[in-house]
Amino acid sequence: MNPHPVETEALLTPSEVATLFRVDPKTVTRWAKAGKLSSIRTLGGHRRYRESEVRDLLNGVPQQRPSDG
Amino acid sequence: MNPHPVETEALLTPSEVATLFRVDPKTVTRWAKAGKLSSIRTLGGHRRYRESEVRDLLNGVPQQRPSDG
DNA sequence: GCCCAGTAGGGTAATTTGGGGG
DNA sequence: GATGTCCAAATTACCCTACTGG
Repeated sequence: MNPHPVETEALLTPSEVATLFRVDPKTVTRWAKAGKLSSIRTLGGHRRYRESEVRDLLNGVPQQRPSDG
Repeated sequence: MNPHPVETEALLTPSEVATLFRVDPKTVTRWAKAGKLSSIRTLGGHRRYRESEVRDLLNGVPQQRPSDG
């Protein structure tokens, strides 16, 4: 069909991430502001999170910190 | 090179843009109406979006507004 | 012209944001 | 220090019907 399929990276909403971690959505927001979790912003300012990153976090995969290499 | 280069810009449908941002297609329509995202109209009134612009937006690239130069 | 998934447009719930206090 | 809750405002999601795209 489409000769140039759009690269799509799965994203999660704040409430979805919160449900996975069993915390309040506000807590997820704090993680994002603290740089513990990278986030993508909608044009309206709402945050979206990378599913792959969340999965890694849930699985205890150590994250790459800027000055911890 | 090409003597008559045709300005061909890759376009995305509302649902494709919505998938990339993990939002509802109607939300993308609101962004277009709010001027946050430039849109091209089909002759029937449906909107199409520039893939390059959407990519930049996803990457957090600040956009150049017409009267902001 | 028919089909039908996608889109437009309008209206109303639900979610998210940001700040502040516990 | 980290988290949960309350508040108001903003943004987004879901409902519908009619029309477009291929």
